[in-house]
Amino acid sequence: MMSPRRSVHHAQQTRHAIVAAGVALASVEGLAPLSLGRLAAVTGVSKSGIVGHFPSKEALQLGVLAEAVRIFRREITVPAEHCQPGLARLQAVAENWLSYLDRGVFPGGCFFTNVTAEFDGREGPVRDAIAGANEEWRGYLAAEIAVAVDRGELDPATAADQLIFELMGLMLSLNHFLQLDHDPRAVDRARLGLSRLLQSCAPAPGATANSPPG
Amino acid sequence: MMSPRRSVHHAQQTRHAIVAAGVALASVEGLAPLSLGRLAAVTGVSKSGIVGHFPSKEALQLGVLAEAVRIFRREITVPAEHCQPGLARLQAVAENWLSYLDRGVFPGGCFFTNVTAEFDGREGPVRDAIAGANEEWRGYLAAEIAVAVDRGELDPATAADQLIFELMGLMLSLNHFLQLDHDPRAVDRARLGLSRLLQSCAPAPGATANSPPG
DNA sequence: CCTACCGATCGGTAGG
DNA sequence: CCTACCGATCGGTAGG
Repeated sequence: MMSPRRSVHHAQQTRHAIVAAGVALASVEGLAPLSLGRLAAVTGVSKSGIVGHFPSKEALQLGVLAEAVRIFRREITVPAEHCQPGLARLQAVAENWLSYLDRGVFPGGCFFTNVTAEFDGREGPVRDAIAGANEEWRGYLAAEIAVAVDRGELDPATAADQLIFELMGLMLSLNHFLQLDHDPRAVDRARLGLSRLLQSCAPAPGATANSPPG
Repeated sequence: MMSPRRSVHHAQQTRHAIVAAGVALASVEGLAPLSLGRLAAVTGVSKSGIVGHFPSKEALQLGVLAEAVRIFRREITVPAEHCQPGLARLQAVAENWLSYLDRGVFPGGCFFTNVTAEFDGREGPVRDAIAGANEEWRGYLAAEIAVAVDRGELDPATAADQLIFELMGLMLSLNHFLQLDHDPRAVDRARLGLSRLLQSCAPAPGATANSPPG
């Protein structure tokens, strides 16, 4: 007897084709101008086929955003999991981030930079989901900074909010210059800024790590 | 006899009302979703009244962008003209920039950050005009940095491209955090980063200015 | 500057 | 998942 497995799998494939096309379109043009019609044309699915997976445009935008989050994690944080938590992992995610922008993982540059600029002046669930993705990312950085301080790899006086603010600035600037000028020297400028920034938070010479005695 | 002055003046007022409304709308939602119909509704002018001033949507976008450039100059560079060229003027434009974002001169944050993110992956005259506005701004910063180096206010080894990259990063980050969190502490973080950045380019103690002998 | 209109596309629904 | 269709809005034109 026929199991429904094949058609379920096929539906999942269709759904993934839709969000993948949506991510590519939205990274270049934004989440707002995403349209059912264009996505239907690009994927070969009918408009009502799209609606079958995403009952509203808003649901589609949220689905596309969730896929972008998956890709970001796959490119940035997952490959850094094998690193020691703290400074080493912080440096790894920073380098992964440079590489992610340099390689053009999303055709329009950093997906989150683009949609944050697009939606930060609006209201609603899409704006909230974008803000949540940003908060998750800052929380990740804050946690690794805290570990690095605790391990004595960063100065105990390190102001995490300030460090995150400046880290974000380097990454936003890299995305800005790469997308506008396509000048690969921007990657080296971001790397240099990053290196100086972390150096400025280095522990005072002779300071000892906050590790258990023994 | 009736001169045409009055109607010409009225037409200029109408034109200004259109671009002013366009700047407000575009700073929040972007230049792409600007529509003749909504602008007509907001200004009370008919759609064909809009078309009379801007024969195409593209012309409207370019007109709105030009008005935003005027406002940016009025807020940032013009008030710094009374400062000594070089480091003093650089610090003045930086402070004006902080204030411009802090005061929310454009309702959606930095107009240029928003439309650059929106159009940097597209092609055409609007993208080119946005890139030109960015180039003009960088050129302004580069010129003041060069003067500051020449006057001995910044270290002769200062890498202007690197300094501009990091300055832009602080401003992009400020816009990002202000728009996303509405947290005024971001302004202090940008100011602190700015101060450290310029300090890192300070001339070595005892170095003399490159001024003519006498 | 206006009204009236054009074909195209929008998000979404009906019915199957 | 499909075709066919809905009212609304898009950029732009005709005619005055």
